[in-house]
Amino acid sequence: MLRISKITDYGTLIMTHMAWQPERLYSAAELADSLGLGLPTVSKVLKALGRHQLVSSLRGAHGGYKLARPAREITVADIVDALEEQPFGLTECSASSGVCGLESGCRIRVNWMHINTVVRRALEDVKLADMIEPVPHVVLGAPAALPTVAASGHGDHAAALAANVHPVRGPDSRAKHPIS
Amino acid sequence: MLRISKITDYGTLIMTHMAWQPERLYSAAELADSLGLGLPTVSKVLKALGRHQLVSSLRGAHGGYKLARPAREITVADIVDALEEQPFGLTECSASSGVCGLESGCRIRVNWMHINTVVRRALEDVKLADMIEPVPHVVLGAPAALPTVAASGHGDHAAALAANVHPVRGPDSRAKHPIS
DNA sequence: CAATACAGCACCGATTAAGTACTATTTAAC
DNA sequence: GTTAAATAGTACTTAATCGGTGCTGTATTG
Repeated sequence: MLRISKITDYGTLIMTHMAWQPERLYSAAELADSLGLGLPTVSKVLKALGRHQLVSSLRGAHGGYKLARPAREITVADIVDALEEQPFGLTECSASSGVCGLESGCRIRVNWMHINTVVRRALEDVKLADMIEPVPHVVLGAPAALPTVAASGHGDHAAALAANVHPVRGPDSRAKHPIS
Repeated sequence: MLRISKITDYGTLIMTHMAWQPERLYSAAELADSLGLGLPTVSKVLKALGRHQLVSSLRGAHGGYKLARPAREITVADIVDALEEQPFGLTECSASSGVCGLESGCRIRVNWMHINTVVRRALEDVKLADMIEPVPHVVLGAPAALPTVAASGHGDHAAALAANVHPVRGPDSRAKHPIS
């Protein structure tokens, strides 16, 4: 369903937060606190980001994390790559049987790869710096409103803020971020 | 992980198959047989497609399904919409706490919506007809090769074909079609 | 040497998707 | 008119994956 995982969402959140003061050292605990996320979760994300050289870490007392590169040179695609273990690969036509060999020579795959490429490009076009200073609409393909794209979510943020200070771990904690 | 669900994958398969002879009536059993999928699964997909007016159905003996519209007028986005119950909506910044109100006014969301829009466009640009007659590269944004996009899958199709005639329901039947 | 903070690993719980089964309804053929 | 074929709908079961947590180890500072 083309959804984005929570972890990746957290990743963009954390990275964006750090991009405000790129030279500062943020400890995992501090980030967890400012963002209202669980410390273990934040740790996990930061570790993954560190393994992919998106953040650099300093161990020991007064250690912490900071961006490894300027925010201009980090793309959303980088974050996705770091946080999703499954490699960026397109759908096989279908796992099951031999349509490919039978009739179409699997042009379906070719088309899925094109779609995939476009998605990838979209992810690469948005830099972390754009997350702070909003992107001019021109950067991305579609400028104005698209028909069936829902305004989506965010209506309950105020409520969430009022209700609890720490991670919402209730029955409502499922991912509500589908892309499709 | 921005992956596409199996059901949607099946949907494109089935629709593409039917697009070869748009006027013919295909029974669910026949489609299941030719595509090597389980009959219940194919049924499920076709019913969903029917509910969204992508295929029209004829009940009773000698009934079956056919495309409800010309292949030119059916997009991949249509299929995705029909087969994914979760509405096309973008990620909230993060489900947990109040970053939005705190510092960024949630520009992150704006950017995710842009990305979402681009993805949506990519899906709308590919018509079912393109799946048979391959799309000219120009139609989609990125013409040539993109760096980190893996060639992905399809290597085991021959093996799958040789090994079994019916749905691969083994331990290997998990989705291998991540987009990311 | 003690306290702080990252690194890596392994585990557990819960949500969700995938597939299946059963029953009802409709239409064609005999 | 009855039977057979085929779709329509619903509910259920199972399995895989994600999200989250805890523990142990290592490095650095004071």
